[in-house]
Amino acid sequence: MLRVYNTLTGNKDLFEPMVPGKVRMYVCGVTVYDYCHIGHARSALVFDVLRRYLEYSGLAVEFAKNFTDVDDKIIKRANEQGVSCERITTTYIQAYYDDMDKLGVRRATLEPRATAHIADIIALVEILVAKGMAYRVEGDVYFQVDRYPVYGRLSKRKMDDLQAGARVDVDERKRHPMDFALWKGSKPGEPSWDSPWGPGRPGWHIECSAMAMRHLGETFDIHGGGMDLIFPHHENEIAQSCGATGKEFARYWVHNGFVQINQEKMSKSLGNFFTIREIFDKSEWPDAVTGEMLRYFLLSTHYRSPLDFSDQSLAEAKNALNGFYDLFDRLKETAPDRGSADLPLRETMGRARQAFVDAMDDDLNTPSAVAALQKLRGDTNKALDAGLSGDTRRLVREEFRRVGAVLGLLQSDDWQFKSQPKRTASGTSAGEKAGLSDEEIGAKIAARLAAKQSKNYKLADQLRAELASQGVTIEDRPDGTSRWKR
RNA sequence: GGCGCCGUACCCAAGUGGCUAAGGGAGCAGUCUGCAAAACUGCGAUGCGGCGGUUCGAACCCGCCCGGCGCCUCCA
Repeated sequence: MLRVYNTLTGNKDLFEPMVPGKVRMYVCGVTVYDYCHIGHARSALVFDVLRRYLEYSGLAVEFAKNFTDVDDKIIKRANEQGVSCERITTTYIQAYYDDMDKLGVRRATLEPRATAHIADIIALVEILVAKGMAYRVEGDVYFQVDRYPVYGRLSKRKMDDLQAGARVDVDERKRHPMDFALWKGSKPGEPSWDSPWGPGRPGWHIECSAMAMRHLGETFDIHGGGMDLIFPHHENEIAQSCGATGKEFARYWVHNGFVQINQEKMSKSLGNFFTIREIFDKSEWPDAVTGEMLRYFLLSTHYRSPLDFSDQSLAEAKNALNGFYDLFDRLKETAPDRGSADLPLRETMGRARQAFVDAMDDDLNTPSAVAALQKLRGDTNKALDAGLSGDTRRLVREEFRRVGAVLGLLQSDDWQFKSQPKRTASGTSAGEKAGLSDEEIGAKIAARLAAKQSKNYKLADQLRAELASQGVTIEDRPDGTSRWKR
């Protein structure tokens, strides 16, 4: 049984969906005004894996992830570039999909956009106004936090503490410094919709409440996002949603930790961020390989811990993955009908799967889950040395594929070993590697084999060196033939 | 000022009261190999930031200290 850390309770709670067999989850997506960075990748990946694991556990998952497509930053960006807001949001939604596809992040089952839910938003604000929990100031509508007595229960903050930290430029028209905008009257030139309070646009927090309720119901199971959303975003969502319905909003609140650069938070304001596409562009490996490297890297730390990004950590992920794909190559070799390690390995597979499930059940402990796969890799290599039948080889490869699918790893049939490295802009090491075709490599290997058979090791080594200079590595089999990889 | 997090070997990273402190990467040595590569075997923290305390027993609980970080403002 899965236990997840619930920010609301501060505990690892046993996860039990409201409706047996069915999970409804909502994750705060991105504001589409710029390219996504690795932090967005981490968040998307964490919830992608949560979703995959819930499905693996036999649950049907209804997964909503929104696009915030009306917002101050979008308006600002549109004005800077002299284009419409639609132009900006369309561009970056597409960029988001491109990036997420490369990372292997599956699409959510629902991807609502704020601008498509204005009526829901207005209806929700009207309820809050009618209940006396919101008030109008000119064209704006504010949520009145002191009308929601348990405000602060998610972030464990007291109203008094919050006052002390309130910003200098508090809007004097607000009744309480922490009151927040539900509806903003729009200035000329800004996107606007008609409302009972005049032309305007939604505040940031209200859209998530309205869309989550529209698609998942007033109460649903899981609500997720980055740690930084706990306050004020999710706190405000709770206040306005629970305020409006009188019911609990989300039951489990799940938050992922940050990606850091040199122990520091990565963020736009600090300017120390890497975009996802920048990482792919810089990589010397094909996109599929780079994507898996990134996934492995991002999952090798527990989702709530800070994670330091560096070229070295990516390279380590690559090396770790090479080990799996080396094994898969070995498993593809022709094999006898029976092997002495067949039965023991099948038992080992069962234990490995249990270890994997136990790790994932413990608040999505992906590092421990990956360790279980690594353990199985070692055991399988040993079994291979001892003797493994073709059937068992296929079986264990399928096991890696099935369990790896939960993490979105180990699915490839031609790792970088057999695909052409792409040329980098600089045309250096990786560019040179791209030289030889499979046929040319095959010819050189055949020539080397002939040289070996005639004990002309000098020529054989020369041919191997030529291949090596093109980035091709040879592995000789016991029977004298060779396999190769780039 | 308020709330909270982190500090485990060269690097990454699990473990949070009780057998020999997972796993990976890198390194070194060995087996195999014509030599390599891959694989396998072995080595690698008497120790878990420091000092005290609780306990039969602590990396795990408590206190203090040192170091680093986050939120309180848009932010995954």
